[in-house]
Amino acid sequence: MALAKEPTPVSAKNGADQEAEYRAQTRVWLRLLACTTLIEGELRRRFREEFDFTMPRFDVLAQLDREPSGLVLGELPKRLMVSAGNLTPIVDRLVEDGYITRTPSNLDRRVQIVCMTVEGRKAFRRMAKSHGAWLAELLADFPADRFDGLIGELDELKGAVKDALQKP
Amino acid sequence: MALAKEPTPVSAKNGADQEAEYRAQTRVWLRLLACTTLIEGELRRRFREEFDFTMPRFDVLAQLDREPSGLVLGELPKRLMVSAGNLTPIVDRLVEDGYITRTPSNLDRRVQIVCMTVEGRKAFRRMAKSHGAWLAELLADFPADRFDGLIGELDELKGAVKDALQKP
DNA sequence: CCGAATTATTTTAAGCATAAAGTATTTTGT
DNA sequence: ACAAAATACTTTATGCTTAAAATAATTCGG
Repeated sequence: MALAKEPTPVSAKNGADQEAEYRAQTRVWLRLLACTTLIEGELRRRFREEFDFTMPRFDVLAQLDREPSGLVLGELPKRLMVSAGNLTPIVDRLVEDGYITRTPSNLDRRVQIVCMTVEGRKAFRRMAKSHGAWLAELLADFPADRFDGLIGELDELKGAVKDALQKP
Repeated sequence: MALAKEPTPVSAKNGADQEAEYRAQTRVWLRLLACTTLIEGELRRRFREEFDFTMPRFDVLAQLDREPSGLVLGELPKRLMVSAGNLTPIVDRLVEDGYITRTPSNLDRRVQIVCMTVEGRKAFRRMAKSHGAWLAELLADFPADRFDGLIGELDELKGAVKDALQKP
């Protein structure tokens, strides 16, 4: 098996190694998906039962909570990693329900500013508190001294995936 | 309603420690969600572009691929961690498109058996191959020697969450 | 054996998600 | 100045997702 001088990592691997790596990658993905699905499903269920609210709505409020003077509407799809069209009806309903306001900008009439209302802020804080407690409950059995390590791994994974998406 | 005697670990912690743990838990959750969203979005896009197919449909085929003699329909929602009602239209379309068959059981007329067709199996293998390659591409920048460690952490996390969900 | 509970599956209503096309509005190039 | 490109957002079509109610078949208890 003559090895190239400047082998790309993948092509340098023999069949068995690459097979093993494929399996490991698939396993990582399936575990990741399983953990997320499990936690997300439970959080969604509790949001619904306790507050008659949804996670996407909560996510919007969470973004606005950090912006006392509001946000340009177009920032939301970027930060939440969802499509713009998706957000329209969600924002519509949050406005209807009095959690946020949507006001057209005077400088550029295409742009709208969304901003949390006082009631919205109050409701958000109440829900955020429960959200934190639910998460603590769900993750209670995971050893606390390994959180930082896991966070580091996930950060690196996220960076690796983002890099891979950048390339083409 | 007297509960357990032993102090819960949480109540034993002082405020600052608990705050720190809350933050770490939230960070884990947000990273987990970000990684999954990133990968899932890209996989979905490619399934759509390359095969005009969706991940839920692929997931059904993946389950059936491992069952040469088919599966009781009711097994699918359990294995895929989705609701039964969700599966009905997905299975409907897979049958329509000739990937799988759905045949009522003779012993219990409530039950149906779903089974992949020859063409379904062929299509699945073609897509599964691409799926593996896409995953390899997306995860290529993550150091291969740390996959096993990450898999272990995620397995433990999944177990911890499952245990927490069992309790109530 | 027969009514009541259970089980398997489907239907319905509401909401989330995307891609692609559409509507304004502003900016840019000449 | 003005047509064309770009930007911000909405609309539409399609599909996934759940919870809850409905349907149908089986099992169970008396």
